Amino acid sequence: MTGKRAVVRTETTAAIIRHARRQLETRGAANISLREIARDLDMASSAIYRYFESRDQLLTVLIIDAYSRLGAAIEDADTACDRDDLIGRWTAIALAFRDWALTNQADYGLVFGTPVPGYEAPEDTNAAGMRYTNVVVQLVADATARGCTSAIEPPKTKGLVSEYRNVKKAIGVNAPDATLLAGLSAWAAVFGAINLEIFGHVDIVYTDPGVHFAALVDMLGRQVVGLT
Amino acid sequence: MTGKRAVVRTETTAAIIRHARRQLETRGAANISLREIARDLDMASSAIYRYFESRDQLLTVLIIDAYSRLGAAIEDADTACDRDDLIGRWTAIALAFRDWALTNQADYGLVFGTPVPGYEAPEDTNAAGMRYTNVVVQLVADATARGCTSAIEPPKTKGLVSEYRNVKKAIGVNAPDATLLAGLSAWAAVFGAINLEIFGHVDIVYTDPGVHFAALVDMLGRQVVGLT
DNA sequence: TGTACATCAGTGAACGCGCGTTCACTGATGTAC
DNA sequence: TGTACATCAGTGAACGCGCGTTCACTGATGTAC
Repeated sequence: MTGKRAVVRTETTAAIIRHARRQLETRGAANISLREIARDLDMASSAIYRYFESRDQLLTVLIIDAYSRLGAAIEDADTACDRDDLIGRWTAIALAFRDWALTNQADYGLVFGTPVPGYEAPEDTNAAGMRYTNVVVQLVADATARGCTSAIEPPKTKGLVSEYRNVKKAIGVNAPDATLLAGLSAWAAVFGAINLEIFGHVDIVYTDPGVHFAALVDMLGRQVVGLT
Repeated sequence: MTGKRAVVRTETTAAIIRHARRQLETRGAANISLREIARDLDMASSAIYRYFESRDQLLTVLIIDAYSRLGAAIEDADTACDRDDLIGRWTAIALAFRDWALTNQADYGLVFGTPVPGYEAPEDTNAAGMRYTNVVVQLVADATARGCTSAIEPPKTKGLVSEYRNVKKAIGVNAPDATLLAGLSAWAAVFGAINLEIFGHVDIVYTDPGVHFAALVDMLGRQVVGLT
């Protein structure tokens, strides 16, 4: 067991994934070419099928891989902070998200961009996507437990109370509606800002998008979510 | 002039675009097929070249088309409101954006999703993209002129003052930094929330995403940007 | 330690398909006199 | 109003390319006795 054959197998599998990820940038997720990967690896195109049963399955592995690297990055950023330093954790998480997105643009596009037409993501990908989400959810839970309160007041939108009851059940956190709305807004803003930056919609506006982003994150954490 | 030939020409051009847009959904922007369009239109594939000089140029037209339909939708929403009803205008704009995105998912993906690899967007597309942006920018300008002030306070992030000076120059609006940061956050949150919804990242969380979205927009407008 | 057999990575040819783009051409529509 | 010519939409064949996937096969690595 873990003999020579197994070692080579993991190496080759990794090499295929590496080349596939490279192709994300040049060809796009919808056009990853098994034949080109095989060519780059100096093997027959049919040999790929000893490692992945189809192109779609390779895509699935790429997605799960991307999610779990993102998850690890966000977890690491969070774990490096003092548990009680809520604003520090929030900032670290948001900055780590942006960093990851900027240094892994192709992966970011794969998981957060336009869905690949014709590709049906299997269950496993959703599970992998929960990992980074859970870090944020946990932060909201900790903030609530430590008595942080948001200054914002949820509007009396029709059906909001029952909607948020469901949300709390879905994410498994029992926070006040104000905190929930504030947290969801803050996260949407962080995500939106990163998305706009990565996909090139703000090139003309910012000189250094990072400066604005840092201010945005700080403001959201302190003044919207009410972290300390 | 505007003879029979010209009429037929515009009709055929429109038909090509219509079929191309349909293909956005099924094939994705990167894989729009001129041959399939020609087949659907019962013409030789080479005939397409009497209307568009290349596949990329067709893509460009699609992008500009999408931007200008989005721009029109947002302008209409804004124009239907009393000029002094700032919160009403903000709400109308944000809801119109979401509506447009939901009913034109393929177009939304085309302009706001993963960039098409290998496609270099020409200048014209940027200009078309300014149309909806300008509506929001104008709202911020009006809010400033009418004395609306944001309750938030920009953090003392290094370089923020000079960065925002550039931003104000770029968008042509002279608003206080607080308003600018609040407005940019609010817009990022709206955009982020729509993006997450359209690309299917929140299916498990919300029962009715529209209820949360309405609350989000109202809260952002009143309590973050400080509109009245 | 050596032998017999099973496993499995990798091959190369083939199937059947699709694509964007060019080119010389036909024939109908439009224009100028 | 009619004729001669120019314009231009549309054709069909061709070029040169790429793709995912299957299949019968070889030969090296691993395993059981």
